[in-house]
Amino acid sequence: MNTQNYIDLLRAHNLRPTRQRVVLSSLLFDQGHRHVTAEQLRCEVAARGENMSLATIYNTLNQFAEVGLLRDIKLDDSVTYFDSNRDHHHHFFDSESNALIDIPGDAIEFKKVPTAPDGQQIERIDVVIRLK
Amino acid sequence: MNTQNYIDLLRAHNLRPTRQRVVLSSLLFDQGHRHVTAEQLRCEVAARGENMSLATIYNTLNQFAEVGLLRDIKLDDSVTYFDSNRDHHHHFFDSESNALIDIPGDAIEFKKVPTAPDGQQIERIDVVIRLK
DNA sequence: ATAGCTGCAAATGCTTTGCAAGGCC
DNA sequence: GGCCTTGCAAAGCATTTGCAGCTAT
Repeated sequence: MNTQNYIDLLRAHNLRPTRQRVVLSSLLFDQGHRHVTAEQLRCEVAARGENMSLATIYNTLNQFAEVGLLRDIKLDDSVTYFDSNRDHHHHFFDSESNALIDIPGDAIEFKKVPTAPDGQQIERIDVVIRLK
Repeated sequence: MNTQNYIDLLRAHNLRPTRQRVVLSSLLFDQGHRHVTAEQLRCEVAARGENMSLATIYNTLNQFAEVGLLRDIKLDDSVTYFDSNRDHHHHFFDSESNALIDIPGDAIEFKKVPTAPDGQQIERIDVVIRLK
C-alpha cells in the first residue's frame, strides 16, 4: 500500500492524516496481520529513522482501536497487544514465549453455546487456545 | 469450612498456614466461586477487623495461583482478577460493568478446533463470551 | 483561523520488591 | 534456631494526562 491509501483510510475513519498516523498505519497494515506492542512500534519507528513520542504511539493505537482499525488484547503479560487483523478470529497463545498466533474465525465452530444472561446479548466470542 | 480445613488445604500445597493465608482462604473458598481483585479482598479483610498488607495480599494471591488454588484472569480492565473456581470453565464478560460470570465447562462444546502448531500441544481452551 | 495533534514530562494505578522484624516448625 | 512470611515503603512498569507549541484544513 502507498501513502495515499493510508491517508484515505485515516480520513475514512475521521482521523487527520498526520505524519505519525501514516507511519504507524504503514507499519501496522502493510505486512498482513500483526500483534504488536507500543514499545515494539517505537523501535520500528526509530529503525525507519522517524521519531515519535511513545505517548503519541499509545494515543494513536488507542484511537485506531476505538475506530475499529485495531483490536487490543490483554493476556497473562502485563502489556497490551494490538492486533491488526480486523476479521473475526481467535488466537493460539504460547505462554512460554508470549507468542500470539491468529486462528481464522472459521477454524473454530461450536456445537453448544450457552445463552446470554437475562436481558443481555452476545457481542462476540473470543477463544484463546493455550499452548505448551 | 472451618479453619482446620484451610490449614490442611494450605499444607497440602506446601504453604505454611499463616494467619493471613487462612483469612484469605476463607474469603476465597468459603462462598462458592468468586472473581476478586486484590483491592476487593483488602476491603473484605478490613471489614472482618483483620489487618493485612496489600503487598501480602498480592503475594499470597500469586502463590495461590502458582499452586493451582486460584486462576488469574486479565481482561480489558487494568486489574487482575483471581478466580476461585478451579474447575474447567469459561466466562461471560460484560465490558460495561466489568462483570465476570462463570460458564460451566460442559456448557460449551466445540464442533471444530484447529490443531496446535508444529511441536506444540493444547494446554487448555479459554472462551470469553462478551456481552452487550 | 481554529480545531485537532504531538511531544515532553509528570502523574497515575496496579503490582512487585528489598529488607528488617516477626512467626511457624 | 533457622527458614519462611509479613509489612512497610519504595521502586517498577505500562499507560495516561496536562499543557504549550505545532499542524492540518
